[in-house]
Amino acid sequence: MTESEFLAGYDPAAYERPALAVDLVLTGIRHGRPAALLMRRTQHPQAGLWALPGGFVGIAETLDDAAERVLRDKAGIARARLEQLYTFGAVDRDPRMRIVSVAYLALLPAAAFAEALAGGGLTAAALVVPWAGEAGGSVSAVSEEGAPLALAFDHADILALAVKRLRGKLDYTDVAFALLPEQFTLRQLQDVHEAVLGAALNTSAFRRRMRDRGWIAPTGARETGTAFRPAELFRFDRSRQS
Amino acid sequence: MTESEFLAGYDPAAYERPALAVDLVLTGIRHGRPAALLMRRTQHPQAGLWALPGGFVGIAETLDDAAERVLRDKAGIARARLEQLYTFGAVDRDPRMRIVSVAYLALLPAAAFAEALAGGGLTAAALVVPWAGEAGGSVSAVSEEGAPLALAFDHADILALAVKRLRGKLDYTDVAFALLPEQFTLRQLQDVHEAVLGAALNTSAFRRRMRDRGWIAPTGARETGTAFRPAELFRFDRSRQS
DNA sequence: GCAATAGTGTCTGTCAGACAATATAGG
DNA sequence: CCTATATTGTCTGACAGACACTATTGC
Repeated sequence: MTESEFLAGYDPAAYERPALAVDLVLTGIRHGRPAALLMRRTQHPQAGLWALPGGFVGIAETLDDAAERVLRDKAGIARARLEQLYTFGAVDRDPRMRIVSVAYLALLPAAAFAEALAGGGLTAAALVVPWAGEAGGSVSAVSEEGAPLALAFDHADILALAVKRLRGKLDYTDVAFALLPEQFTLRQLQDVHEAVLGAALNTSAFRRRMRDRGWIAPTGARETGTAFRPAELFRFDRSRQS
Repeated sequence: MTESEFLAGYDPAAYERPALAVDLVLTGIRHGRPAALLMRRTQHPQAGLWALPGGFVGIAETLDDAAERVLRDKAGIARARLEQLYTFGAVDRDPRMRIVSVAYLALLPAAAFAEALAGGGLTAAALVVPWAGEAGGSVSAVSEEGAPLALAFDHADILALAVKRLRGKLDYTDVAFALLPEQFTLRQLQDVHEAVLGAALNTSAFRRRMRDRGWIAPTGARETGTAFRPAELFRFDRSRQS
């Protein structure tokens, strides 16, 4: 039997399969805190609760493509840095049926975050992270007016992991730059780091570290419209990233 | 319509679904190098090539449970530290049909690795990692006799990611201890680190760092049967892990 | 005592935190 | 000049690499 003969006789429907979905944690920094965009569920199950934008994976669609499609169709965002986070496979995580979900982290600069929010359909949720000494622990979502948002399914776990991953990768990858506009000041970069870490950083040490690392290049331009000394504008220098 | 009425009318079979599998990277240290256990494929597709042990995820089985089942049934290992690695979802990664695979990293102490190998059915593959300056890059598998082993599907990518993850987590998590027996000497611990990193480490600095971290506790016992000064035996102190 | 490896002490360079000092915009 | 923030300089402590030195076992 050749390989193609074997394949012709193969029955792909022999066993019952879990459904496969992607869920997106659309992350940005709002008011000095990490935030995510959530949808209010209007349909059963768990109508009224808040959920991550998600969708099923098509039979001829890669996971990354499915995540991009959800980004486009449900959040109206054309492009963003997407990164696979973890795959959640508890048997009863969705009451409809067995759904295994591949969670993605999407990193949005403030402008893209605000634009998606203005498009309607999505609500900004500040992520409240109890400082459980680095461990990550649980995360709760709070509306911009301060009201707690009850999360659907296991989406609280997904958010908790997203924050943990963001923290872990902040210092040795370029994630912070994906949360900033093309040009930014060192103060803005430090603000992003501080928001994600939930802690203040030493300014001179931070500046020194960032400049020595060689990932940022001065643009020569400066901020405008400040009532004080304007800061120098930098851009992320992708060419020197490891 | 109540939630239970909604669920009763829900059709779970509306769309065609990808199949879902788990693949295990059974990792250990052999002859001072990172190694993995592979199976030779006897059936189409890709008969004759070398593959990671894997299996489909049951409809009422969590991903972790599926990984444990494969560990037990295909490798004959009762327990090991298992950790989800990444989910691979290229559309054409398997010629039989659309299969999305959740890759797991299993960490085996030398004795468990050797025992699984002695059980037959599995072959030890040394993982040859071109030192592409930290980036990870591609990994090739070589038999213990030095013959290259051609890998099936996208399993070379999975192995490459496994090595990269192992390197990344080596210094700030307890992965190294999962590759060692219950009691070990500091030299053995350093050997594991050096094998994974593929580089020599400074002995006194390594010892100092490991002891200062507080993750290891002296057992009071010492090695026996050496022709030279016997080293002190330590054990991993889980209670002081962050 | 010899060989071989375990284990320690100490010098040095690198780097982060602390904090004082200087620079520069608008008013 | 004043205020507010940007930006730099410098002291100091923590820590890793280098390497010489001491300890302990079997033979």
